[in-house]
Amino acid sequence: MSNNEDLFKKIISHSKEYGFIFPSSEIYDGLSAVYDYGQLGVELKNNIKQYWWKAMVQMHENIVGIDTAIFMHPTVWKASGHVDAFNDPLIDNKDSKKRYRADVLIEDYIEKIEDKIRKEVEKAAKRFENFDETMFRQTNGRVLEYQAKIDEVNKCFVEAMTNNDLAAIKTLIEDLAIVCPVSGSRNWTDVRQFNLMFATQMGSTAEGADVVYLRPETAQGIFVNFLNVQKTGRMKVPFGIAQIGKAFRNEIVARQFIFRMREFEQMEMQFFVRPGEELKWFDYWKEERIKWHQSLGIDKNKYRFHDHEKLAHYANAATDIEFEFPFGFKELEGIHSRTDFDLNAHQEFSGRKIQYFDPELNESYVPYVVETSIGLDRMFLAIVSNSYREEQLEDGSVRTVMSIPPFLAPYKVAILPLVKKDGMPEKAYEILSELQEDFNCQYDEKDAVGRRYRRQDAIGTPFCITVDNQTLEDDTVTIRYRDTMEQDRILVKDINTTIKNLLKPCKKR
RNA sequence: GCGGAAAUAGCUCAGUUGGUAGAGCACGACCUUGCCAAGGUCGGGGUCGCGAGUUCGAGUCUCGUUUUCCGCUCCA
Repeated sequence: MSNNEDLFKKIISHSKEYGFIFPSSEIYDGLSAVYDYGQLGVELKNNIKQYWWKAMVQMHENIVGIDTAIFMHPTVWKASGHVDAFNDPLIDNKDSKKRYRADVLIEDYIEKIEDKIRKEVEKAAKRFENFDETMFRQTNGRVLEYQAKIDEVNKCFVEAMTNNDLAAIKTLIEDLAIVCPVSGSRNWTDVRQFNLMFATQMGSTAEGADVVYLRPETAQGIFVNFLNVQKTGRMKVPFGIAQIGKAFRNEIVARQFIFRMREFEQMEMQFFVRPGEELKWFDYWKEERIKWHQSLGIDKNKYRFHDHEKLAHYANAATDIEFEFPFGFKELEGIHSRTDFDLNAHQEFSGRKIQYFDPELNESYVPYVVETSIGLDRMFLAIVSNSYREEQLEDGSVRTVMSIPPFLAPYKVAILPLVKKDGMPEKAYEILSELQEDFNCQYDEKDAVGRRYRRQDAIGTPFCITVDNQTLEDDTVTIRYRDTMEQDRILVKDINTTIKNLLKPCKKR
């Protein structure tokens, strides 16, 4: 494990050293779990996006893409369930290290007192023949005492909850001497509000401002545009809508480099199908997505499916594609059969009919949805951590190389004059300006050529073109391959097609 | 959030019982060499994560804090 820890640290440090990833606002000590993509990182990231988009949108005539806003109407998040599910005040017991919903602790406490009242009532009912419960509740001293306590607690509780006064909730828990059911101790942390969603205000004046959220997932932008796209694009079920975009989650613990960030990017596709056919399509997309991953040429054993046994309330089938990161197998992509939950919810909350008229069945229905959702940053980390290698060479030296799949590499080719004289730089520049049309290129004439090769290895450039004396005589260059370090001599006029052929991804089928 | 570890130049690190910051690599210029990284000369770059405290004096000791990694916790 410490080996992997070591590897992970090296990857993080390599990412920074060569300009893939920087901590955000680093000169101000950084911002927790927020990162910037550097000059190489942005190239790799863009290439991943492009490769995904091509596979999902361009290669499927029944899938189209959109790009929706990060801000959405607040009701969207009520409909989706995000507002309710992530607004709880939480408290930890320091001894048992268990976390509880603070409001539930108090409700449980009230419940206990109510139990006591019930018991009193039961006892009394047995004792008296003509028992009048209402009368009893109003006159029995002990019951009145309990009821007063409940009323008092309730008053404080409701007031604290309405004012969102977390300190008051904590005080209440302390005053009531509520203990942790596990440890039995009263050693509590402060009450904290864990809301998954970042909230901000829209509108420039404080009074007139409305709370809006930064979207915690991109999927809702697709759902609310279902009719727009379906009608204007004349889409017929089954069809899909794809989107790449930022999402924001106020994670309690955000860690492991770019694996879990507070601001992250998703690549999602929602596939709308006939009710009853969703599980067939779920299997289809499971298959299709794993093929996409395997087309990157990464070791198959680094991937596995993890089927969900406990399903979210909206899903009737769900699986994760997990990848073996240096810190173990972790979720990389989710494939979920979301049923008609989302479209139904939006239909209900918006009061608009969100249905599809199926001409073949001659009926209207709310389509079912199969979702594929992959974390772009996680995909980036998967590729980087899988590519990073320290090779022991025959001469005993160590070579650091990033074996990024060539078609995703930030730079495709480096043009290197063997020496900085005899017209070689000029010839190299000539070739560079030719290749720049088609590929992201680097030019380097500093230091010994061997060292320049190694520099390109370290940033994952798959090909180096070297201009030497022979080039000036017969218009040939050497092409050097990153992964094997071997070289071929090819004609200058063939460079372009040679590289293009070498940049094709592994065949999907 | 709790516990552990760490933070000195872009990177990897050294820095003695407290005495005003160093190396290698990287970077820039020039010279030299020329097909798998470490030739020469010169040069730029650090308020030692930040803030207090102790001290005549703090990179070094104490406390706090921030960030990162690990374990737990959490995780639609």
